[in-house]
Amino acid sequence: MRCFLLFFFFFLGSSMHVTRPPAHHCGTDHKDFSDKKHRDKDKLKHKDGSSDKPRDKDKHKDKEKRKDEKKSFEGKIKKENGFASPPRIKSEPDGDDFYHSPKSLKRERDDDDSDYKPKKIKVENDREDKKAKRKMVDDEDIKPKKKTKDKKGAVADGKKKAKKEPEEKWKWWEEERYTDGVKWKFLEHKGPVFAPPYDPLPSNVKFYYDGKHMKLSPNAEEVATFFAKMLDHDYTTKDIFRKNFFKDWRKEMTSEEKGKITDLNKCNFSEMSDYFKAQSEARKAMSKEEKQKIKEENERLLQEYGFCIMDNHRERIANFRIEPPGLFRGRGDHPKMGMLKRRIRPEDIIINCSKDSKHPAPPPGTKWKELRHDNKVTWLVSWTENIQGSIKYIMLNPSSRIKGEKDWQKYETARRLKKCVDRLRNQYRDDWKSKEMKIRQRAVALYFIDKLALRAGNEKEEGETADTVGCCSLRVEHINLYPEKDGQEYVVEFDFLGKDSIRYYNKVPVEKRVFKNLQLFMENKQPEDDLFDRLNTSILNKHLQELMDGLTAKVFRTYNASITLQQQLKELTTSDDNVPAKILSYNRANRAVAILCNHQRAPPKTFEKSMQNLQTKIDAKRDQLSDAKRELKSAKADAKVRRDEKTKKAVETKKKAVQRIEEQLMKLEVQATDREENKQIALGTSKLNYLDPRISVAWCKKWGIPVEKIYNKTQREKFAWAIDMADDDFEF
DNA sequence: AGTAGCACTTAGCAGGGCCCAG
DNA sequence: CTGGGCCCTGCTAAGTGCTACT
Repeated sequence: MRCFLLFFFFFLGSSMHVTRPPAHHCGTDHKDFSDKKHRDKDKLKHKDGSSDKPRDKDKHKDKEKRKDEKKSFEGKIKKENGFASPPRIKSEPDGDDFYHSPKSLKRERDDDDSDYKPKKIKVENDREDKKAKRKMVDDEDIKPKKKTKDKKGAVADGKKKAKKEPEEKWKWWEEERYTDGVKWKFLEHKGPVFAPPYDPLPSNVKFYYDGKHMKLSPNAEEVATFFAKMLDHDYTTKDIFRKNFFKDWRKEMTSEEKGKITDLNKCNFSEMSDYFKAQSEARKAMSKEEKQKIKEENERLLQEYGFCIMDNHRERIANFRIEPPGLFRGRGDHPKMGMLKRRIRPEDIIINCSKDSKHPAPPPGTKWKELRHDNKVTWLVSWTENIQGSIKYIMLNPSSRIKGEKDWQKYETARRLKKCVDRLRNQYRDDWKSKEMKIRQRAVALYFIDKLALRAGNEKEEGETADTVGCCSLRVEHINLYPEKDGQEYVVEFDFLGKDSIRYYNKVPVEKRVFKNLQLFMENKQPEDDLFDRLNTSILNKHLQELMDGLTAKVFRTYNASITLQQQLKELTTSDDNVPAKILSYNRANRAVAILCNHQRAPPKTFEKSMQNLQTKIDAKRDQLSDAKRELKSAKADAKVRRDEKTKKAVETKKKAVQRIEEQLMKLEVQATDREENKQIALGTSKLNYLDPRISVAWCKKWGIPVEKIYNKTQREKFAWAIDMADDDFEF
């Protein structure tokens, strides 16, 4: 199984396995998705055990028409984030966040909170509570919390004190956890920060329709500016985007405007666009002082709204700003691209906090949609977004206890899988032979999830999102079978769009039984039929749950990612390598995981250039080295002849110089290799989400590498628990 | 078993700040 | 001291998985 990963690894640098579709490749050669076939949602009933064959050739799905010519994958399209208006500083201290003016305490809270007493906030960690450091040994799962009572170290009038930076970080991982779904006992926060209100365009910035100037109503104008800001992007040329935008825009127009503006092609937004470009230039050109002022204002906002108090500790909130309105841009071929993402008002907001906390006040003259006190959830604020109707949340930062505990637990589950994975693998291999179709499909799907680290693949509502799949939702058209290819037997070729419409392309030799099963699953099916027609994630996860407590499909990804890192580190680290070389080894191990998990990125726009620059540097260094070597040689010769102290010393100096330059050269070369190999691979995602940080910490400790070389500040905050608890002998 | 809703994790990208070489 | 490029951070979309209900 694992040799497969090595196979992956050896391809690094030369030919990538997993290729990325052309990044921007829209418009012209892109077929549109207008004609749909009919798809019958009903799955045929199958009597368990009655037959091995799926008999659903008649199953037709109405789905988006796919390319008939080889798949032409629409790559990821650059996302536009730039809706946010420039940070503005108002002269009045309370100006910009009028929404949060502390006056108007129109709170709708219970009377009994009027005598609210600030909770004691723990500011620093007491030494005395250094109860037996809770080391995670193999199976030991995190113990539930009995009682949270924090009697020690609390500072009177914690409210004030809590604003100060704690001198010592709180080690929540040395405390007991809550049981049965309670997430916190006390929660207080200031609510969200709303997007700044729309700032109308100056009158000299004009909009033209059909060549004629037209003054737009504020609402229509605002939506027009969203479009104008995106004009440089390819997707404003896409039909679906334009169609969706225009439809939503018209909803914002006055009836008079609606009557006039009937064709988007006759709209001229260029003055608006130029205006925003100029604004952005002006922002860049601001003086130091102005920039400083903005920075300070942001800091003030952060201090006020960016933290909450949860169970006596001041914790950082991840996203305390409400998403500003703008045009929705999904990823890949999203049917809703271009739709208007509406502005969120206080009336849309649900606040979650403790009953006995000081409730956040809605902006003057407004009300929250709801104020609730649910300590079985972790979010502080939520609202329903208008594009998909899904709920958005404000939650805590990854450095918080509540996120950290969960993260830790995730890796403990993966470590438990490690202990029974052999059993499980034998089980699914057996199941390949089952007489029940459903079981065979389940077993083959599980094999893919395990071997290839595929995602589970939940069903998605058609037409609501881009057409992407995971393991359980693979369709016949996503794989090709080759009894023999490139000298290997039983090769399966995968080619599909996964999460975020990232293409997964891979050719994998599989076991004969798997191959035969796949042929069976594909018999009498149309390309657009489900490969695993008797399977979904719910069935799969139910099965996994029976095999191991807490086991779900995604645990395999975590497990395989982490175990791969550990193995690769073991294999690649050479003890007499210097620090940069060791770090290269780490990055390569990390990269093996990123490839396994198919974590891709668009090659940086400046890649070629910066690579060239680096090469120039390397060449220069090489010249410098040969010069230095020549000098050393002549110094040696000189010393041989003269045999005096002075020349001897000169030789030593030259030697040192050569050494230093060699080291520098090597460092540059390592850098070049690393960067080249990393061209279209993103290491961050696996590092942040799949790799047990204790593996990395242990590796750092073992080889004397400072953790700072592996984790930046944010990452160190997120992984504080691991940095604190992992010793050099940690085994995943 | 299927489905909808909810909560929470995982994902890539853009923009800006910061750092370092020249 | 300055300009270019790299890295970090914020942003928010897009997944997974659980639960309640039918």
